[in-house]
Amino acid sequence: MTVSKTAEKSSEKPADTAKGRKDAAEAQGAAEALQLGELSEQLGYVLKRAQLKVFENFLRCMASLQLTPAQFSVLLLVEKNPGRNQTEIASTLGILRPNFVAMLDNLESRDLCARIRSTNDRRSHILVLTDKGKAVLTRAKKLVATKHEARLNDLLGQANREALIGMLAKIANEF
Amino acid sequence: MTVSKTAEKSSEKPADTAKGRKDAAEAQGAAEALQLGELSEQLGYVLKRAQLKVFENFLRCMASLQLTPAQFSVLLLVEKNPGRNQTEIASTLGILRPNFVAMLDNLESRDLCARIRSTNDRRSHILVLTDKGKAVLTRAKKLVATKHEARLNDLLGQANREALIGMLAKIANEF
DNA sequence: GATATTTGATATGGTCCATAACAATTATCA
DNA sequence: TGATAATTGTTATGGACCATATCAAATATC
Repeated sequence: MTVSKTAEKSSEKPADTAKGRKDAAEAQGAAEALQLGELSEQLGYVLKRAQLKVFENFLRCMASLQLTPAQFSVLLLVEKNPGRNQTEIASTLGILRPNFVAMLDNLESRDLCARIRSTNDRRSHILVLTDKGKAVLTRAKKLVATKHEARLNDLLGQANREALIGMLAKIANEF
Repeated sequence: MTVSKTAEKSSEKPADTAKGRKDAAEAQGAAEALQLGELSEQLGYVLKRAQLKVFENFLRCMASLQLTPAQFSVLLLVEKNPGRNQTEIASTLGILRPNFVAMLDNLESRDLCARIRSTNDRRSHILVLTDKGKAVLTRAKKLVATKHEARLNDLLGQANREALIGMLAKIANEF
């Protein structure tokens, strides 16, 4: 599979509707499009490419809020599950605890969420959203809904969009 | 989003069908399942999780051949487009040329493909599969088809599988 | 109360992705 | 033609993300 974020720069060739274009182009060394072949039917390949495109678009939509997909998911989960500690939030997102520390440091330094020492278990840090964090998350949700997810409807239609999400969830859970 | 490869280790709790289980569990500190909430409807989140699962499965299926998704895609593309150079193969896979070097070093050291100095343009390295590379790719294709892609049919059915691939391709190309 | 476990944290290494720079070669074009 | 620009493969390097081992503090277990 192997798909990086660097999109091929659409080589910007002048439109050319003449026939026999291929041979002429080949003769003068112009770029010949490669055959993807079976690659375009490979689940992993097309899945990875789609994922990169979606993340790319997500980052553009959230540029004003400076939220990555990872950070957005943390804020969403903390909002939905107040009073949980770092281990719980991190593990349900598939983030390893050591790697979650720097991520929280970032969010906390931006005053989006806060760590609170639990009184029950003084080892734990309870996570909560700050007022600013709640406000930012609200704005983020709106941006995602109107600029990001809406694009899927434009592209696939409502019914297909739901079917797609359902199939991906099924793969994520049962594959 | 943020989903790592580390699956939550299915904490292996004994089955417990009693009612009022939640409160009891909470009282004694047993793990409470978190609410994913809107996260499970987020395109990027479910896409990333599905992609990780699929890659994970791919690696298991190809364990005997020691081929990563990236390496498999390179072999496929070289087979389908003989006589192309590194830049062409790398760019259509979205791999940056500097990062492609080590990848080719690996495949070449395992005698799966070879670099040949082009006679037309002595800067270029033409890429070809070795006999061993062709044999390995043939076996790899069979493994992917029977062990990997077949799983999708079992999970979604033929029609849904095709619809899924089509939608993902559309996202990859037009999103 | 001795031992084991959990929590947040640090250190560290691996992989992948991205940019700059370089020598060799080829293309451009004045 | 010859000077300059562009291309190809490559190296070096830094960043982001992922994974493991380890630690001190706090708690659980027996």
